Amino acid sequence: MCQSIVTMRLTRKEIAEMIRSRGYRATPQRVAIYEAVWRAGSHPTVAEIYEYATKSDPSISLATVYNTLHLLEEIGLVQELSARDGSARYDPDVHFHINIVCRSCGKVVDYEYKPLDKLAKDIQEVTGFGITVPVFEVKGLCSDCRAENQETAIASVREM
Amino acid sequence: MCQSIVTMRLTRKEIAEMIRSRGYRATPQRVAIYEAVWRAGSHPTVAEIYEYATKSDPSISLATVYNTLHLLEEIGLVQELSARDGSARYDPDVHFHINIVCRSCGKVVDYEYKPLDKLAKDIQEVTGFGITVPVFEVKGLCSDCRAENQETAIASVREM
DNA sequence: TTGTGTGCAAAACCTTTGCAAATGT
DNA sequence: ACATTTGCAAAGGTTTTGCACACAA
Repeated sequence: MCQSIVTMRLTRKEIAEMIRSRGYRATPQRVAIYEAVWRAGSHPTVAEIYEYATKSDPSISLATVYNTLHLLEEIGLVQELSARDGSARYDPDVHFHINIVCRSCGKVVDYEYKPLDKLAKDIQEVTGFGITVPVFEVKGLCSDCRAENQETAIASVREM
Repeated sequence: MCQSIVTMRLTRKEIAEMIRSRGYRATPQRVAIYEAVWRAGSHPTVAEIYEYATKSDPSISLATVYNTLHLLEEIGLVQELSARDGSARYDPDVHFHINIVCRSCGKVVDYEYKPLDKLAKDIQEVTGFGITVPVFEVKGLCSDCRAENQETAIASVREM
């Protein structure tokens, strides 16, 4: 089976080429930050990306991390997730999928849902919105946090 | 056809009762802020809610708006949207639907999608996430902003 | 060589917090 | 009456900005 280029990890050379082809300069910082989005854990926060990127080059500044993440989003290499708590999270997986975000601990898991292609097409027809961003998001409570909330609820009842 | 209680606008009395039934005090500020979420435009920002609420009671503070919005979300009367730009937006429509967010101008439109109920159930089975929050979100570009971007793109080409 | 990109520090912005005074029940 | 809630102002955290220097093309 064949994956689209945007769903697989790119080499440094490919990353650099992709950046140049859009008219931007392929600096080592930009390549390092793109790699950090892949490697700094699953759906890493800006802080995590910054921490990881500075491991390979301690001189990289936080401002450059922000600049570069915006650039990478602009050229379609990463996607900013929308959860509002704390620092932004980025997803280097830019094929159509659903991100399920725990509204208690912030954990994000991916969910495959085939009809997303057709849904995006229908949305465009009905609303005129072009779904340029292939990531859908839903908030919920992960099983860990649900267990915890259950305990808290019981504790509250006991207090009364 | 019958709407569920959470999809229709509640009276002041019903709002107050809902708040009290959850063990909280039904202050005039809370009622005014809930009304402001309905009336301050579609999917209003905190700033818009604050502005609208202070029209009916100029003494309401921004801190109270934040406190109250969190409370209203907690008891299921409103839903915080996730777009990260600027101040948070709130949706008083808490039945299952998709919010389509323009990533250029921030406009939000609602989209009905029947399979969301089953999708939420499937997600829970597969991932263990309880989808407590009935709002799904997708980012895209609204038709206005697409037209504008088109112009910008053409302008850029012309500049070269 | 030249204009783009970087790093630094300060500013801007949104949200939360602490506390005394006010108020709903 | 009394715990909860409010308003104010200050603090906190994240992101953006301005500018001199560095560097990719």
